[in-house]
Amino acid sequence: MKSPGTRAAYHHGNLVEELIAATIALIEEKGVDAVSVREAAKRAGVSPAAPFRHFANKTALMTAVAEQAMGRLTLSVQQELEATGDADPVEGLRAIARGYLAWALANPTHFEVIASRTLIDFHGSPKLTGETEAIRLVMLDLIARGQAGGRISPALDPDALMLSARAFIYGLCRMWIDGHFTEWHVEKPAGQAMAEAVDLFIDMIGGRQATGRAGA
Amino acid sequence: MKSPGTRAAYHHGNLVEELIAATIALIEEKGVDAVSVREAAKRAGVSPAAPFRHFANKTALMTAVAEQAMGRLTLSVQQELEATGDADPVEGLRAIARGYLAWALANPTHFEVIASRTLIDFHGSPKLTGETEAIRLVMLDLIARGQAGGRISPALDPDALMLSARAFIYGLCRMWIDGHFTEWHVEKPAGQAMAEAVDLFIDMIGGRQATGRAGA
DNA sequence: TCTCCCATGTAAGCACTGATTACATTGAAT
DNA sequence: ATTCAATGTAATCAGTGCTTACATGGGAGA
Repeated sequence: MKSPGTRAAYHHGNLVEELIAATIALIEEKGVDAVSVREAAKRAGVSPAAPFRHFANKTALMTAVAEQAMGRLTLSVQQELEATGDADPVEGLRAIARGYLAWALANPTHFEVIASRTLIDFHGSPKLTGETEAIRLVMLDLIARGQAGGRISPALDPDALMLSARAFIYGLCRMWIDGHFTEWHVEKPAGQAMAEAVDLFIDMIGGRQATGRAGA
Repeated sequence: MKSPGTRAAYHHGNLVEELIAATIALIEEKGVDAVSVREAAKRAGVSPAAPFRHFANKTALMTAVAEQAMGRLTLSVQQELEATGDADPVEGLRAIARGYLAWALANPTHFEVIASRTLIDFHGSPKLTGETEAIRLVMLDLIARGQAGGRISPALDPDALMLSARAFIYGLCRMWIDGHFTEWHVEKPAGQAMAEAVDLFIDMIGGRQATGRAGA
């Protein structure tokens, strides 16, 4: 990257990526709200004003972080989706839900950044809107194939079903990052409870009323 | 309270309530993130340090706002619930979902405050945790009665069903306040789409696969 | 009625934030 | 070698949450 061992150059070289990395580290350590561009700049060994050469404002920096995180989220979903094959559309929906939930549970702070509409400029990022839309289209296709194959009742309106599924999984993830499970009073751990809820929801879509596959 | 008509006394009288009112007005005008205790103090005609005599910190002030809002939310839910009677437990669940959603749509910023876990100290407020738990118990009771009366399949695990319902409605509301409907590309308005999603979800719980009652 | 106390207000200021402006430094194209 | 645009710094601004020391005055006890 730059001459090693000697002093750092006046021009940093790849400040952009280093700032993103520093911000991510900052998020992991002290939480999303504790992020400041000054601190990120300090960690990158640069003046407080330097970041503003590369990011118009704090929101732009956080949006860059969100874009990187979104890449990993969609990857998680795709991997889960490919692992199940495309034999049964309902199982495809289940795979998406699981991949999405699993990533959110494993990366709560990053999910918080992606889901936020105050920290980032979601609609100003083609990557964020594009990948969100892509998942939406995959789900819509699965629903259509499920109804064509008799696996999902054709009486269910695809758009309403789509919205229900999105709201359900998004709500589950947000309940988690919003701390709705901190005093979880049920016996089983929150993660398992969520997994069971996902299976119940998918089973309801598939017409079944609770099969035995709720655990893992 | 104090001599009317003349100048305000050195001691304000009811600063607490006036600060809460000022904060609410501030939220309505400029949004949740634009709230500052200095501005609230200025609107109450008081020094920037005065609020800290009554609220330990900004979080405490916002929590007080949240408690007031929560009172109105539960009221909305209860009214919707009483309006339907308790003949059909599934319709009771539908009423709760509608009351909850309607209030959130009508008071997005207040809902944002309640749902937040960074602006307020949710778990430190008996009122907030208590009223949330109360709604949870009402729903649990409705589910139990629904299963006892054959209205809801007994094969569905009550806890998983409960969590699914909560996640679903919470997700719907959060999608709204998080701005996931700003570029709503479907023909029908977002409010109607959400109402239809609610009906679809409740109908799935009730065993039916989409009746004709989706429109209001 | 007088006194004193303490709840409630103010003034001043600390440490921090996001952001801007003017200036300094540099690597690369001409 | 010169020039110049990109990229860094220094200094500074207005605003934030919050704290400390001091001012005020309403109400209880004498």
